Amino acid sequence: MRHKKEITIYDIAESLSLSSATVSRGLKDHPAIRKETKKRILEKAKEMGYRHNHFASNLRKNRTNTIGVIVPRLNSYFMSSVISGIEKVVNDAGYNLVISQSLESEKKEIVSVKTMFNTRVDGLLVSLAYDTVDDSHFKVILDKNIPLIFFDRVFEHPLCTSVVIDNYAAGYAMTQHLIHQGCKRIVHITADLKRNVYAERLRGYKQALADHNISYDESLIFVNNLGETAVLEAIKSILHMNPLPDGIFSSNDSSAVICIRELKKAGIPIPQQIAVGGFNNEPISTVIEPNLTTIHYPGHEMGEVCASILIRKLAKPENADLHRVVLRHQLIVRDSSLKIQTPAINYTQL
Amino acid sequence: MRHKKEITIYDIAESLSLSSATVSRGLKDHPAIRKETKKRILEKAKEMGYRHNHFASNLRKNRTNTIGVIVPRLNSYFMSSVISGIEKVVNDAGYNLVISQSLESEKKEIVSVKTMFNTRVDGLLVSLAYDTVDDSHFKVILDKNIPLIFFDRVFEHPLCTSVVIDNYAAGYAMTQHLIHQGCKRIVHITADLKRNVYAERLRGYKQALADHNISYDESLIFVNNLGETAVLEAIKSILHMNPLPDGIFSSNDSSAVICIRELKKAGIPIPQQIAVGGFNNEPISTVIEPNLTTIHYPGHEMGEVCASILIRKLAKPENADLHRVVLRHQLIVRDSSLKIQTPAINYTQL
DNA sequence: AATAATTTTGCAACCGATTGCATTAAATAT
DNA sequence: ATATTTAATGCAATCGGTTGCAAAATTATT
Repeated sequence: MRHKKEITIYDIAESLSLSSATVSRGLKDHPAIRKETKKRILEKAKEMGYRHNHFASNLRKNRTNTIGVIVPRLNSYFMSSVISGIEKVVNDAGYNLVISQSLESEKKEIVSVKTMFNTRVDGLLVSLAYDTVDDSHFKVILDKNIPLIFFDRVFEHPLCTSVVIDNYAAGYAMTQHLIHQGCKRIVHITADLKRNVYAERLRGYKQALADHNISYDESLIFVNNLGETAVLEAIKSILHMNPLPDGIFSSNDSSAVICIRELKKAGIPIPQQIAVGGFNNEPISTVIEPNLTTIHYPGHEMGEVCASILIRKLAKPENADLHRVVLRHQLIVRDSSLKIQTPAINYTQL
Repeated sequence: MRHKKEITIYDIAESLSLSSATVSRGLKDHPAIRKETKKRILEKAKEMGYRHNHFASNLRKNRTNTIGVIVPRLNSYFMSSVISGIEKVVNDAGYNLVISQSLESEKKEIVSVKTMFNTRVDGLLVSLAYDTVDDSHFKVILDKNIPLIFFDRVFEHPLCTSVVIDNYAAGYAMTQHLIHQGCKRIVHITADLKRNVYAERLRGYKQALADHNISYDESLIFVNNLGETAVLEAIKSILHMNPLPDGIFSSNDSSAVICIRELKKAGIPIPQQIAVGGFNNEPISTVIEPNLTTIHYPGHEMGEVCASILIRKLAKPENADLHRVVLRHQLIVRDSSLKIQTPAINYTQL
């Protein structure tokens, strides 16, 4: 036998000579139950080892108390932080969390959405895969009026809230910073421009160049998946450039770190010859030498905000429906880009 | 209205003039249903937009098809890998995953277990928090005969399978390696010895010393939470030692990396004066300079193995009940510990 | 004391899929 | 053609909590 017999409200009802309805109400503090009766019910429930059956309850209420999250990958510091933020809020509100990875593939994302749909999640939080082309697979979700919130990598959809940072401004800030450091030929390594985060950063990059009278050179833009292999290839091309670029703005920290490593390997001093900037402020950025200039990305907050908005909406569907929430980012200047001012004590320089 | 009307097997049954029982069976490929009928059911289901109601099904079957995972934290590469491995297996087997973080606190772990219990997970995978003292909070799980598998940080419990690496051997290997490099005063930084992983590594460390006629010096052992603050403190003490140690074996990579950073900051050449070894083979270990010698930890596999064992057990409770599975680890020697042989091309040396 | 108002509690019909057993239809044997 | 197997399908109870409405119990009002 797998399980011992479960205690149900009927058992409690019987042993107190009450009806199951009363027990059901007593258990969840319904106002129509006498205080004294409630207490008896609660005590008996504990005594008998009763535990609530979500399935019966969900079946009846037609709600699952479950929130779905679909992310490209779990294995980045950023994503872990987001999840951790979501988990906190969601747990406190008594919801369960179901997490699924799209592994950067639209195909798997479609399957995940379908699974979440069949799981009947009450709400869905999504950060898009690289190659997701359209939003048709979310139609089933929206058709059923299930709240859908995008974060970080978002679709602009009239019915969905999106939680982002201002990637345009961040891209601008990083580029401007590099320009201020004297860079004139800035390589930008980034990922699929279908994704807002990359497209926006590129737009910021372009605008910063324009504002400083530097002409945009498409051959300085590398679009790939930011994985190790791809970045190594990009670096190979870069090393063949003549003249070499004097700055690199890479769209995440791990790729920027690979750049630094490879450039150093090739004997190029960082930042003196090439200044490097990353994105996300992952822990790795303070390990690489020189420490990496980057954009701080508030992952934990992003998770908390997403989850809070969703839960507010679930609690009261008529709650103000935010269309777009923009969190604050921050340029963090470290040695990898400091061509001009050298910090007083700088042990990281070679 | 939150949801449009859901299609049920009754709707399908009615529109095909069949009984709900037949539809139910047809939908899941029951052998007693004629092929032709099955096809009609499947087609009609698709046409009407039917989706399976897990809650009704779970309620009836008294199973949740959900597996719970409780881990100390999500935000390490190792844990992400484990989760990713679990997710893969579990999804393929048609189970859902519910993840919860204990945040290294027994208190929160107890709550998580209770939640999982009430969620009625079919099985539970757990890696223990630092400060968990006893296993009494798992009693409810075991009493209900719910399979419980520990991984990485485990309890030895007669009713539970544990999936681990041989931490004793790994600790021994690392220590021996350092000794072979000429180290005689090896600091060991580790975490709560209530946890097998740390206790075992320490045991390996001690044995390696003994086998090489080096006496064990308790003042070289630092036990803390391996967080940044704690490691900085440890390093401060270490720098005051006289004589300095000539090796450090730290129980994870991120703490080892902090050590290297701080020691370099203090002007101590790594590995020449102090050789350093870490644990886990996180990506960060190839970013720090010099690259970190470490123990490879098969996170993804560990996740897959845990999940497979659990699912096998759920499928057939009488399936051989493994008590303990030990995965292969591997010492990965990199520059941070190489006092003797210097690799031919070594761009990472200062 | 009788009636009205209010507070508590119970009745019973859900929610939707599952499954043991009975029944009917089809296939095979006599 | 009739009896016997076998294959398909249906009946109806069940899982456990929820909730609108009715009924009973209690308290307040006249």
